[in-house]
Amino acid sequence: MAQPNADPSSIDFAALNLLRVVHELGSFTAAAEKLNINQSAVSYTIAKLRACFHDPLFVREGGRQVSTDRCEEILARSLQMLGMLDEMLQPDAFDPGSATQNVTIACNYYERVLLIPALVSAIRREAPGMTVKVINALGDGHLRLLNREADVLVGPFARSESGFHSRRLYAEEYACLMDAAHPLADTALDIDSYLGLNHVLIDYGGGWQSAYLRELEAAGHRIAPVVIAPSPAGLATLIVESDLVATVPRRLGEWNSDRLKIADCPFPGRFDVSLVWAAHTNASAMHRWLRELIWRISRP
Amino acid sequence: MAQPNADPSSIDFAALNLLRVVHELGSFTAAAEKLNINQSAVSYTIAKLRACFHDPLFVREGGRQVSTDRCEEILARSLQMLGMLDEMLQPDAFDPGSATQNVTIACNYYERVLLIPALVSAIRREAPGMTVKVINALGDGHLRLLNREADVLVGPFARSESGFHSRRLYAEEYACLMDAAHPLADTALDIDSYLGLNHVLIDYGGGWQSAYLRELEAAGHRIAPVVIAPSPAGLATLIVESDLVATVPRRLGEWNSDRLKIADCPFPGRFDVSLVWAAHTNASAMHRWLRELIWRISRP
DNA sequence: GGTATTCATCGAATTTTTCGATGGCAGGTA
DNA sequence: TACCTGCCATCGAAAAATTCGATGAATACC
Repeated sequence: MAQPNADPSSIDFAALNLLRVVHELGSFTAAAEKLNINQSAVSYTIAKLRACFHDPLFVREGGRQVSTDRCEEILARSLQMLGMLDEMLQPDAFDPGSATQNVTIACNYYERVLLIPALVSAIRREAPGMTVKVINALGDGHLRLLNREADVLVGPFARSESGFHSRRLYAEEYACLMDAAHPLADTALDIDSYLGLNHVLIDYGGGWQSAYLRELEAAGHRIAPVVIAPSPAGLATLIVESDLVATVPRRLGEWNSDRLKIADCPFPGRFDVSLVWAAHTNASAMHRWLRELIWRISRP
Repeated sequence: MAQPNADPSSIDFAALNLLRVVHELGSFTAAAEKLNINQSAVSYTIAKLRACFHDPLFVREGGRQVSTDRCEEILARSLQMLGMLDEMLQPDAFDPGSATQNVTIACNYYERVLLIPALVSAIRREAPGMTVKVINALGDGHLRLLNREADVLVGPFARSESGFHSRRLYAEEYACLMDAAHPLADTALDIDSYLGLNHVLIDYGGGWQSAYLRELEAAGHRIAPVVIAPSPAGLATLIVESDLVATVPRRLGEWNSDRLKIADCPFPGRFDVSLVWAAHTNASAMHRWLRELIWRISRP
């Protein structure tokens, strides 16, 4: 049977609770019954605590086990600790209605225009106390996640490394945006006529290359842009009443389509828009809620 | 090998410390080395914590184990708890110089006169911040100890019931106190001359009977007191220049012996003056100090 | 004085934890 | 690409800790 382990770090919460019950009942036997264990198990654990704290903790005085002063001190802290354990065990609850946290979303122009407005509105409706921050994902959105600068990343980012999870929101492709009066506005664009257009090229910089360009270059072609812009902002104004053509994600084109026309692109550069998050936020209730919300608002 | 125990109360402080070390080092293997245990033991304990908290706690992100938000919360409380454990383990230290506690001593007239002055002076010298309270022990000093009304009991109380400890301070006996001019002041008192004296009887009440009286009555005698007093206070004034004789503990007589004479009593009713304390104070540093102090000042 | 409780202790049984070895996975390197 | 290498999960066996039921000693209660 051997002596109980006198190493204090081997004390567990069951032992602290046992101390509490023995103190409450003033009896080892009664405590054993209450805890549904054998009386000798109570003796064993008390012996262990006695060895750890170098104090008898309980002494018999007229039929009752009475606690020493030291025991009272230890018990006071034990009660605190048992309370803290209960708090720790509390499942990670998240109540949108009362939450006041901040969420940070990393994304780029496309998502800011097409997803963020609906997302912000949904967050404000479901969680009025929360604040939203949007930061540029650029090409290194994954780093933002790792550095905890962002809670989620939305965009055309395939899940690559480990340490991340992702969920595909929807498929997207590139299409050609041009003035409704453009000569080729109502024809089907073949490769040659496409390549010969007066292109507006969106170059986000930072080494990012749009999928349709990769597809086009992989097929051995090249386009000579007439205008290069750093983002699609103001693109509609640029194209309207001109002979310029921009190749942009289809939904972005549709968003601009008041006086413009959208045509299929021979190099559609299909890609997935995904929601990406760091593994360390995977189990968090708030993050699960946020991801579900993003999924919902991204449904067509 | 079986699954780890998912009962939260089986979590011990070693597990919380392991959590701390893993968090600090970002690696199970490194934590195992630091803690001088096998890596699989670390995995085992982390698996247990994961099961208890229903959270992965650590996820691999780019070669490093990164903590989840939940893990951070749990860790924060764990650190607090580890701190509290350290406090609890602190041996029950007592520093007289800085102590500000109160000590309560239960005793009766005899000890208040013969021991308390020296004790109070010793306490004031060694522990200037402490306060002393003296309460009457009467006949039920043991109850005062059990009720925590007194820290120690000093007096002619044999250790009787369990739940108490005691230490014999010294032996005492009764002697006869009379005026130095009393006719029998210089003769040896035999039983008959003793019984025929004009006795002053101290009757403390409460059923307490002095040892010499028990001895005398056990021998089939009886005395007819001339004066009955409830305590020896003022006894000297009463006896001086009178033919009265009081039978009192010898040291009490000596304390009064300015103009009085002490004679051996044929019924010395020897008894021990003891220090008695409740078992629940046995291990307390303050109480040990107090008891040692009382022992010292009671040396002749 | 006898009887019933209560806690400590014993040996055996059980459970938990640790160990050493192995396998899968991801990262870094040739 | 393909191979190492380091890291964690898992396995079976071994060790350690805990629990059990029984018994003994001390004490409270008749």
